[in-house]
Amino acid sequence: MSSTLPTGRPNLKAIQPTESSVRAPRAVGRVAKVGKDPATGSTQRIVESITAAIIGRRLMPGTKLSEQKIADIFKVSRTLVRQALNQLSRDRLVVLEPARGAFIATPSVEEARQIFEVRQILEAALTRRLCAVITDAQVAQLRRHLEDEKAAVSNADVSGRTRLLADFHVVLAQMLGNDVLAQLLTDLLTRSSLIALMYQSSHSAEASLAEHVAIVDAFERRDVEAAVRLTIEHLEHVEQNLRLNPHEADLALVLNPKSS
Amino acid sequence: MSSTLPTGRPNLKAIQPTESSVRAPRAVGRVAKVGKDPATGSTQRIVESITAAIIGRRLMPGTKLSEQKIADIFKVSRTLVRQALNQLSRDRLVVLEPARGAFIATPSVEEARQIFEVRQILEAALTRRLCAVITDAQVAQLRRHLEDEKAAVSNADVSGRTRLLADFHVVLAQMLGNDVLAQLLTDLLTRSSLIALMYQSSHSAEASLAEHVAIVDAFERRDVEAAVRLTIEHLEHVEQNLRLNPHEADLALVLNPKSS
DNA sequence: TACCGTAAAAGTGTATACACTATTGCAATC
DNA sequence: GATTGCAATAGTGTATACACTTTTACGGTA
Repeated sequence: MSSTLPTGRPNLKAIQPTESSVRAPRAVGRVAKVGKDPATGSTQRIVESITAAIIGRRLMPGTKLSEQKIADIFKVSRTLVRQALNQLSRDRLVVLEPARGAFIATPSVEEARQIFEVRQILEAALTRRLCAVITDAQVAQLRRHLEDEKAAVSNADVSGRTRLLADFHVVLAQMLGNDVLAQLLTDLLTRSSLIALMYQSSHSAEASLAEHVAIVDAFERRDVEAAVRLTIEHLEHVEQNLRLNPHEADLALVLNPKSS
Repeated sequence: MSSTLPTGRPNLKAIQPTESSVRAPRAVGRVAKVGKDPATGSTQRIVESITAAIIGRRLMPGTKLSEQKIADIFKVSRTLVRQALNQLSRDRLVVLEPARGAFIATPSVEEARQIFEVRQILEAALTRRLCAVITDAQVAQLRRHLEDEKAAVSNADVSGRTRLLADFHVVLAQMLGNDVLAQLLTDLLTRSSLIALMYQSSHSAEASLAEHVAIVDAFERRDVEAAVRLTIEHLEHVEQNLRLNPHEADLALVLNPKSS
């Protein structure tokens, strides 16, 4: 049953409220709560659940996100769902078609190319600058992060693996102390995850992890040129392993919604 | 009356609906229109008006944006205003304080530094890549853009001048054919405009124009190193002329809302 | 049977209603 | 006279109601 999803629309149950968030059923008699705790947090919770569902491969590109269905799942009104969808639209994870609804974005090959070009620009410069100022403690922190990645790669935890592999790049930005850059990279990495999902990346998690290790090694040696070169190559590998099968992925996605 | 607005708050009339947008009063008897023309365009119109008001220096940092007042001005419900404010919040032009309202952002010196660091990374790489592939036609297009800039600088048109000077950088990104990069730069430039406003940039429009001309000259000679160097220096000049008077600007802004 | 037009159903777009929070003004107290 | 507590007001947060558009389903016609 759940494996028969491929053709038709995957059911939206994939975005169940995040584990811990079901906490308070809270007799929704009429007007629920205006909790103080999650400051405007309901919307954020929805955004994060959907984002997690996308990078966790539980929601496929092209899937329609019906406002009422999502509202029912999260037990909120359409108002908050619309806020969440608008936010996701700004992040380019969903596209809003006027009077038709919201759909998980289906990034084009060209868009993928552009995103990786920008990532290469940003991350190469980031590596170059960070390598000049990185501390031993930060290198140790990176080592610890690599351990987490290794653990996640060992497990079959797709969602956590994807997140940790992406986080590696964000951590670098944070070490440089540039939050603007970190935020930009976070957005680009989320979009990259969607792209990897769409074009069925053949770049194994193991390979990414190994390349991350090599980059940290270069950081430890303070070998700027090597670090930059490895960073660029890493991104090129990821991108190349995407484009190896563009038609195949395209077909699957184009046929998906219409196959019934 | 309107001038007695207690503290120093500029009245919100500064964001009058954009000139042409008043077109259809359309008997707002009860339910207005669900126009097909401006696909979800009311929200966008509000966003653009407020953005224009900010970079046009008609709205100062720290100003409170009351939902109802804006709704009255644009003759729409708070629903659309909230959408617009959420969008502006994502662009970092306004900050939303829970249960308190929306305010024009007041970027910190540190945030300004980070933004210019990212701009330098992006624009240096952009210049380097574009210089390698730019066509004569594109150089001519840049020349034409410089003419527009010159015209705007001659006039005292603050809003148009700011926009055109910023557009120069976006045009470069578009010439590279990377929309993702262009969009990123657009956001950063809008934030830069707010920063320039806040820290009362002493960098004259004439100086920026002259530096733009020098950059285009380098493009025409296909002199990559000069183009990159001039781009970096241009950004450094803009940033340095911001920081020359941080205390002065700080004071004016801190005292402004509290001065009563 | 295939096609087109039309009517019902579903879903989005905007406005409004209501609950709750923060602020303001005033009065009572120290 | 300054300060604290409380009531009234203004304003935000969420839900709901309603208008309009798109889609779907059905029946008539060639």
